[in-house]
Amino acid sequence: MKNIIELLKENNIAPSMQRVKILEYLQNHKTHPTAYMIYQSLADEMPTLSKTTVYNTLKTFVEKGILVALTLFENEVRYEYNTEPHIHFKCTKCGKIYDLDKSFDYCTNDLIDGHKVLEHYVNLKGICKNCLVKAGA
Amino acid sequence: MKNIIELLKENNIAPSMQRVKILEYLQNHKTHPTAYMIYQSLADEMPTLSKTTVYNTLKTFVEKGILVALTLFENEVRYEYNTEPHIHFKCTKCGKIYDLDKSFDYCTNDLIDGHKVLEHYVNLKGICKNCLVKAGA
DNA sequence: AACTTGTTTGTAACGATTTCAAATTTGGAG
DNA sequence: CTCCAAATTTGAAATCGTTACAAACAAGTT
Ligand SMILES: [Mn+2]
Ligand SMILES: [Mn+2]
Ligand SMILES: [Zn+2]
Ligand SMILES: [Zn+2]
Repeated sequence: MKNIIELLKENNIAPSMQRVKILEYLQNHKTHPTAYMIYQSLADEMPTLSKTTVYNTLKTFVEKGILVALTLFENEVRYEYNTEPHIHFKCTKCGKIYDLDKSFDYCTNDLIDGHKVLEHYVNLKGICKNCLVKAGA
Repeated sequence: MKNIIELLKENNIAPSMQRVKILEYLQNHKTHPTAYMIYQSLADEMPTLSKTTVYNTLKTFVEKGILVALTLFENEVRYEYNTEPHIHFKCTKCGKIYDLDKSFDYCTNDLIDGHKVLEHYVNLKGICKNCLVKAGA
């Protein structure tokens, strides 16, 4: 768990209270939250927090590469702390989004049909192991 | 190119003018258009066409499995005629979306980490071959 | 013709996001 | 420390894609 204030300074972002809290939230909640989810979670301890600040801050973090923005399945952007490339699996029962290892081999091939592939987004859907157990019972 | 009126009747959808035109458009334009793009393209020859009709019609077609709805990279739903499963590549220069063959082998594996995988969405991003040529010149 | 049903339409509402300008906070220079 | 310019935050309004809704329309049945 990297020191948040240091991380912000390294990226030439002033470590304001709201920026620290937002990044801290992403570090502690690996749930791919939307901007609004983050806003709601922080609203209690920061009653004057503005939704705009959350959006602005997330945008800044993504521009600096601290976070990544994902368009997974629905029409809303989700954010996560920028880690190793990985793929996503969404359970259609419980809605939970899981991180999976990126271990498929066409991925190493960066030229397909003559197009230069720079980014891969692999999104899977199905029933997660927890829901499988419940259904089997 | 399947007869559109027959196709609609097979699916118990009355082949109204607007439904035929919308499906015809999707059959002739393999560009993964949004609802609004379809609306705009048809607005000339059907001046009274309503955006709502386009949305309703697309929804019906997706429900019947005639079309598939895709959330590719941005926050807008794109539609395409339902064909073989394939993956998508978006050029970040020209914005064009290409269809690519689905030929990666983890795809055959329907159980990952204990989760049952039912649907795969693979979206690639990069520079398409046309734009590569232009840039190289 | 009067009813029934399905279809289309336009407007209003919606949720996620952006724009904008005003208010606040901050970090230096003096 | 005080003052000020720059950065940051805020809330309201605007925008964008989409959906809800109810009225208007079309077509078929009695
Ligand atoms: Mn993830
Ligand atoms: Mn396609
Ligand atoms: Zn589940
Ligand atoms: Zn291109």
